[in-house]
Amino acid sequence: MTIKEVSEKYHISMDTLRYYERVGVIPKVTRNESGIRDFQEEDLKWVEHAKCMRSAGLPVEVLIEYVNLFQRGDETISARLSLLMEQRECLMEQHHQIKETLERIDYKIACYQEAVKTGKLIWK
Amino acid sequence: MTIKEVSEKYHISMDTLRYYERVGVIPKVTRNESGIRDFQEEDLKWVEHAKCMRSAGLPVEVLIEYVNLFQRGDETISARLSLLMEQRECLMEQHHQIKETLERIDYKIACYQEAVKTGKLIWK
DNA sequence: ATAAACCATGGAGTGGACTCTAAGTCAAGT
DNA sequence: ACTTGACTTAGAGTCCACTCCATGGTTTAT
Repeated sequence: MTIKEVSEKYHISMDTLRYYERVGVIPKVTRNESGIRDFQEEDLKWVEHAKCMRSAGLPVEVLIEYVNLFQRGDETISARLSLLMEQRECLMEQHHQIKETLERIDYKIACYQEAVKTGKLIWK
Repeated sequence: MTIKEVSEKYHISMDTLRYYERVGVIPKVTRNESGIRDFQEEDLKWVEHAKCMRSAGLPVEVLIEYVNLFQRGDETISARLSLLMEQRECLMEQHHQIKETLERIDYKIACYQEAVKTGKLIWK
């Protein structure tokens, strides 16, 4: 699969894909004889991984660390585990924070909808 | 309340508080005769608002827009309503995305825990 | 009354995550 | 043979959200 096809499939720009490979967010991508990227199943799995993690806000640096550990093989399993558990904590906190903000926004929306209907704005 | 006290109360740096006022994430803060900020109840409400919204990831620009609308008074109520509804959509999407990522991470954690116990890593 | 601590401003600097540009390589079509 | 278009790299540029800095005013304690 060419970089263009991958870009279209995952809605990630070609520049970003190259950037991810360059800094190590994904491992080195398979190339053909002339040095052009030809993404294999395995490479796509990593793209998907990167996309998922980044869209939840995990820092690029953390993904790089994960890939590094992964490439060092089985001796890093417990390190990978603790990295994941750490990130899990952050995400749960973030998840909770968004929920709180949603509640706040929902309350405001209710007030404004009431105001639009009755012309009276109650509480800010 | 001085800027330092506000900073400590909300865990927002004094620089960030000044920045928020400067760009309009919060309205102009009450000052004493010599021009020094003296946060009132109302000002604190805005700080809290800014903190909550920012920690969920709403862009600074959106908060500025909201404050602008707010200061233009009741004629902007429906504009504020639609701004909030738009942001609500984004947050719900983000909330969902994080949930998905958490599930993915939880699965990996389970695999790695199994690997640590049994020495066998199943699936990636 | 003078030092120490706190506050102010405008503007420059930083870090993260891309995003763009220039210059070059390569394969396919006419 | 030559143009076209997709690919390559290294490196510069951009955007966002702070964060730091220099310089100077104000308040408080001794």
